[in-house]
Amino acid sequence: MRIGELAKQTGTKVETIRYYESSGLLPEPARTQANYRDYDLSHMERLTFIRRSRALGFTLESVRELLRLADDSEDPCDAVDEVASAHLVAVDQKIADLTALREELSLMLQCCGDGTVGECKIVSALASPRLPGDAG
Amino acid sequence: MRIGELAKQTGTKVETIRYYESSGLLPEPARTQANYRDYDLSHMERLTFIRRSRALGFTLESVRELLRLADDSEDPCDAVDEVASAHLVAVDQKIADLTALREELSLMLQCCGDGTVGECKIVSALASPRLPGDAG
DNA sequence: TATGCACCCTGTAGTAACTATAGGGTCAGG
DNA sequence: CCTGACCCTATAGTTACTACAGGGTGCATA
Repeated sequence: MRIGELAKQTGTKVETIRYYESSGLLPEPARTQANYRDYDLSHMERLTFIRRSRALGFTLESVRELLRLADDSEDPCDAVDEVASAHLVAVDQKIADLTALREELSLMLQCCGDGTVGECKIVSALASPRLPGDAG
Repeated sequence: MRIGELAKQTGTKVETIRYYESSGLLPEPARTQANYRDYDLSHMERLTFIRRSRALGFTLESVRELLRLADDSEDPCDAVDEVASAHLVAVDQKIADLTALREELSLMLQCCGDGTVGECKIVSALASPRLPGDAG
């Protein structure tokens, strides 16, 4: 299978596939006589794993580790569980941060009347280190 | 005020302040005889505005626009409101995306027993393009 | 006077995870 | 023979900083 075909099958850009190869995430495939990359099923499975992990927010560094762990199929899967659990914690933290930020933003927007920039509460809220009335 | 002092006052790194200047967000300050940057109150206010906006998740490009809009204090503040509202929508979207991702991740983790990597449901979930039992 | 130290300067390169471009080669159809 | 779709490598761009390298300034101290 050529790179364009693999790209279509997995919903990945051609350049991204080459990038994964250069980063050591995807093994170098065989080459045709024309020096085209020639992929097989194992490449497709590995790329699917990578894309799925990325879609779930794992960094490439974590994907690299997950792949390494997944390669030893007789090892206990504690380590896999640990990587994924740590990621869940990080995602929860990010959601919490964004939610707090969202509240501040929303409060700020509610204060905007239909006046001029000079009177605008958004502008003055941004100009002060903390939102007026904000604890902490 | 020298750059180190401004950095301390606003909780910004010295390099970041210079970066904002080179990006055109912060006007070039006067220089002392020793060629040190010499800041006044207006710089501190502008930097505070930038940092507050960044903390609320605005991109530097948006900050640039907000600053431009805020500079004409007699204009109506509709445009400011629009930039901030658009950002709120984007933040809401990001929270929704992360929350969906969090659910998938959590489901996946619940399936992990204490077996080997070969049997691990996390590994097989990552290897399939969609989570088994996932709609869509 | 020398020297050490904290501070400042410019300019450049590194980070994450791609994406885009330049400049070229391969191959099937018309 | 030519066009167009595909492939190749190598390099630079993106965001918002951060971290050097290599050097200058200015004050206090030995």
